[in-house]
Amino acid sequence: MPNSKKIKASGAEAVDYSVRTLRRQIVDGFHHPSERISDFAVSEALTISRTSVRESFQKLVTEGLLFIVPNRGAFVVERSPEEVTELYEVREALEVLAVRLAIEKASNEKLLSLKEMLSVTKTSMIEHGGRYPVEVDFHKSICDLAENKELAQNMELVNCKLKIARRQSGYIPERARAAYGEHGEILEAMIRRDIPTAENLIRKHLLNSRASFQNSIDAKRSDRTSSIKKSNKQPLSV
Amino acid sequence: MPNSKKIKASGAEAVDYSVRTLRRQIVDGFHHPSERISDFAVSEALTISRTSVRESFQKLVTEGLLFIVPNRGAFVVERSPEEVTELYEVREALEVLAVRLAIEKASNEKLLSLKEMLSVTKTSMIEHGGRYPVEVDFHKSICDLAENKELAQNMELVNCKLKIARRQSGYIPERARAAYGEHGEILEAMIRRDIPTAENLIRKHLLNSRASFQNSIDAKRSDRTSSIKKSNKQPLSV
DNA sequence: GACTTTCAAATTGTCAACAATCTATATTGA
DNA sequence: TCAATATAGATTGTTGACAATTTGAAAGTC
Repeated sequence: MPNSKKIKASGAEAVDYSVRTLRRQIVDGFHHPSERISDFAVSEALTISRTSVRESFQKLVTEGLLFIVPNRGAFVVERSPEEVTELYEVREALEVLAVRLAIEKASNEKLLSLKEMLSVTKTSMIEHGGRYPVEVDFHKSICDLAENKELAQNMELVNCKLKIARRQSGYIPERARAAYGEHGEILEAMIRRDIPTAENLIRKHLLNSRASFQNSIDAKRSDRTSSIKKSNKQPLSV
Repeated sequence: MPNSKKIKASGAEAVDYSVRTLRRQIVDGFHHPSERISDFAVSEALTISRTSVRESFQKLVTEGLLFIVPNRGAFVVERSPEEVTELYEVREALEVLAVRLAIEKASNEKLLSLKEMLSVTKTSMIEHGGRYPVEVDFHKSICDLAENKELAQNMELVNCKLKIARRQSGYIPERARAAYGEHGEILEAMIRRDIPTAENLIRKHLLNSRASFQNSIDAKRSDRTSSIKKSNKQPLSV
C-alpha cells in the first residue's frame, strides 16, 4: 500500500485523511473492484486507529465506492454493465443541467477563458503524444460555471463511480482527440448562448463517450484469455 | 429524545440503527437545522457506544444532513434559500429523467395500477379532510418505474434535503389538491407514451411546488414576530 | 462596570483491548 | 480418496478509557 503521506493528520483529521487516501487509491485502481479492504491493514499503513478507518469506510459506503458485508468486511464496489448504463443516464441529466445553468450564469469572460484553456490543453495534448491531460477537466469547469453546489456534489459522485468502472477500458487516443473537438463545439454553442444546441451537443458527446467505453470493454472481454495485464493508466472524463 | 426502539441491533447493525434513527429524527424535524447533536447523548439514548454513533455521523455528513466542526461536534445542516433553489434545479433534472425512463420501461399494467393507486389516494385524501397521505409518494413510484438505482439514490438524497428545508413551510391544502391534479395529468401523458408532454408537465409541476414552498416561506418570514410555534406536521413531496 | 485571565467541567478525537464471527487448515471417519 | 467435523488463527464489531480541545463561569485587573 503506497503511503504518499505518512504524516499523521492532527486534530479531527484522521478520518478525512483515511477517506482521501482510500478514495484516491480506489479511483486510481490500486484497489480493484470486489477486493476486500481490511480496516486493520489500512490502520497500520496510515498509522491511525481502526476506529478512524472504520469511520472512513462508512463515508465511502455512502459515496458508493465500498460496500460492507457484516462480519466479512468492506469490499470495493463492482459495477455491472447495466449499472454503468444507469450511471451514464444520470450523468447525462446532470451534465445537461450544468450546461444550461452555465450558459445562463457565466460571463463572456469566463467562457472565453475556458476556451483559451481548451486551446492550451490541445497544445499540451500534442506535446504529451496525444494524451489528454486529466488535470484540466472540461466537464468540471462547466459544472463550476453552473454555480450549483448540489449539482457539483452529485456530478462528483457519479463521475467518480464512472471513473472506477472506466478503468477496465484502456486509454483510447482517437477518442480523446474526438472528445477535444466535441468540447470545442459545445463551448462555441455556449458562447453563442444557444441552449438547445449546447444541450444536444453535450448529449451526443456523452453518447459517444459511452459508446467508446462500452466498445472498449467488449473488445477487452473478447481477448480476455490473453495474459496481458490491464493498463494502469489514468482513465479520462471525456 | 424519542426511542422508538430501545432494542439493541445485533451483529453489525448498531451503526445502521443509529443512521436510521437520526435520519428520521432530522427529517421529521425533531432536530432543527443548526442544532448540535452530541454523540454522547445519542449513544446513551440508543444504548450503543459512541463509536457507532460517530460512524453514523460520517454517513449522515455524506448524505448532506449533518456537518462536523472539528472539536465542536455535529450540527444539522441549515439551507439558505439559494441552496433550496439549487436543490430544486437538480431535482428537476432527475425527475424529468425519471419520467422519461418510466415511459420507456414501464408496462401498461404498471402505469394503470399507479393510476388506480392515485384514485385511491384521492378518496383517502377526501376522507382525511384534504390531507394528502405521504405514504403514497407519486414521485417515488415514478422513480421505481424508471428502474435505475443510481437515479433512485440521487433522488432520495435530494428529496430528503428538500423535505428538511420544507419543514419551515406549513401544510397547504390547496397546493396538495392542485398537486394531485397535476400528478394525474402527468400520468395520463405517460400512459399515452407522450414523452415531451410528460416532461413539460413534470417541469411545471415542480415549478408550482417550488413557488408554493417559497411563497409560504416568505409569508412565514413576514409574521416572524408572532410567537406562534411552527407547525409540527409532516411536509409533503408534491 | 467592563474587560481579560484562569481554571474546571464537559465534549470531542483517538486508541487499545475484549468479545463475536468468520476462514482456512487439520483431523477424523467411511 | 473424499466428505464432514473440529479447531486455531485471523478479522470484524463494540466497548470503555484516555488525551486534547472547547466552553462557560469565577476571579482578578483596570
